[in-house]
Amino acid sequence: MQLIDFSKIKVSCENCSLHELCLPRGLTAEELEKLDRVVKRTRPLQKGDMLFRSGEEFHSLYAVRSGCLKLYATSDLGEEQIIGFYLPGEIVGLDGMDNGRHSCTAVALETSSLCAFPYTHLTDICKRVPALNEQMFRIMGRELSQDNQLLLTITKKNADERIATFLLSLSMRFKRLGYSSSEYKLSMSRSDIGNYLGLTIETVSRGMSRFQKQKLIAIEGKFIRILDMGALRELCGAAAAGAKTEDNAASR
Amino acid sequence: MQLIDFSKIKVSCENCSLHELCLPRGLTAEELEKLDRVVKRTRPLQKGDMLFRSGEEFHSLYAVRSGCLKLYATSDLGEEQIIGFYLPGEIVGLDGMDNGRHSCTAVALETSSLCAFPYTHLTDICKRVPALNEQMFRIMGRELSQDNQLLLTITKKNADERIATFLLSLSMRFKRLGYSSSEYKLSMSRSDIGNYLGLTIETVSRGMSRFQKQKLIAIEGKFIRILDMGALRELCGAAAAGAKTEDNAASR
DNA sequence: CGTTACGTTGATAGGAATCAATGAGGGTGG
DNA sequence: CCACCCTCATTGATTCCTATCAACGTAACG
Repeated sequence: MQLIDFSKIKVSCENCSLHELCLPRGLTAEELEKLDRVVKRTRPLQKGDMLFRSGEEFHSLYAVRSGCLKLYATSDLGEEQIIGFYLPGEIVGLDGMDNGRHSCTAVALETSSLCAFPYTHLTDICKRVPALNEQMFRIMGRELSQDNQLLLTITKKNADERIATFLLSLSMRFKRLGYSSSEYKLSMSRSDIGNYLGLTIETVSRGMSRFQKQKLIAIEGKFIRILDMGALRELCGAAAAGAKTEDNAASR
Repeated sequence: MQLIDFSKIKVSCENCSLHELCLPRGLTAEELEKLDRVVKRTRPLQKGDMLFRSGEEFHSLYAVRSGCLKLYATSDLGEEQIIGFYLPGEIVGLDGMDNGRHSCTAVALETSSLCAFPYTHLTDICKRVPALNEQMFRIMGRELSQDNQLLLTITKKNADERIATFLLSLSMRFKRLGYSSSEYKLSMSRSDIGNYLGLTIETVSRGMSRFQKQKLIAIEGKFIRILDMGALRELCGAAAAGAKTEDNAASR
């Protein structure tokens, strides 16, 4: 028994506020309607709920409508590596497009609602709506670019720089969603942040404490207020800028 | 003036030996023909030549026919991060699908020949050939999975494990191509390997020397012979397996 | 045969992991 | 409603891995 029958809630892509950030971006009203016909809006996930897990059959892509999810890969040894965090308007599930099985696990970090796009239906529409197909390509391309960005961050930056980069990146994403860019709630734990950035929880905690001491940010548990955006931004790539100015093509 | 007019060389996807590893995988003869009509086979790249560079307009995907390329992203500070190495049958250029510009630079590590698939033509065909479209999705999905794998390797493994993982991964890829899996030539420098794995050149060199001392591999400059595949494989994930057996969900 | 890029090896130092202890919520059940 | 537990987070002390600095060896090339 459920108190709310979500199947009856009438939400269409067309009148969704995320419209221009999400999968339907750039589609005409007519094309949108086709997409709308296959979208499934399911019961919200509760914090900790899995959307899908590694190894499961891939059948849908999901657009986040509200909330936040983390996506992680699991190594042979059972270690987890968080690949990304997904905010409203972003698409989760691409990790299954390789071979028909999810290679990652997606977990809700807070109560989250999603739109499911069954893959077979989606590819069907793609055949008839080139704009959607290209949008799919773009979304996958963006995912790749983000992965590359993360790789750069992890291999080239030290702990503080990684943390600053992370905080700023979240800030920009919230801004894009119309929220405050200087004040937000971290829905992930310190441990998740560390895992994502290739650091331990202690290092993340120390880094954030240091930022607070330097009056770059204010921390209240999960709430972050950015006090000095400029300084934080400078920190993101400050290592080489400060120390070495410009040494050409150092191996790492 | 060129000694060989490559435009006259008649090679089709259909009779290409990489057929089943490459873009055309799974297409019917008829579909292949459509694809074949848009493929451009260009003059081979020489070692050091750039196929495209970051910021350039994206217009084609490329299949490697022979040789090897490296793909790297560049940070704001000019640091390079190698994203991947591309062997015959693999597709380079997906980094441009995000926003119409390449976010990475591709450089030949040795003389390499390529097939170019102009993007607009490719998407044209995709509209009419669903199998190709899905193949495109799969290829992008695979690229994503590989990125995730690399991330796991870099954040969760120590230097020796990363190097062992790299050597084995190459071994498997060569095997898939029909070459020896126990003996091959590294077309990339130690510095490239280090960059790719998030290590310095010295650490790579030391690791490989150690492997040689332990009789896991034999090194002759760029030539690698794998002497103890089993031990090497064990090394790939040995850290946790040896030391901690199974500690559940350590943050990193 | 000198020049240059690449690779190896050694010594040292530094940054982040690890170990350890304590503190702060947040939910549960008595 | 409070005491308890459990997870999450903070902070300190120590260790260890790998970067860095440095010197030398080697191969490729004109």
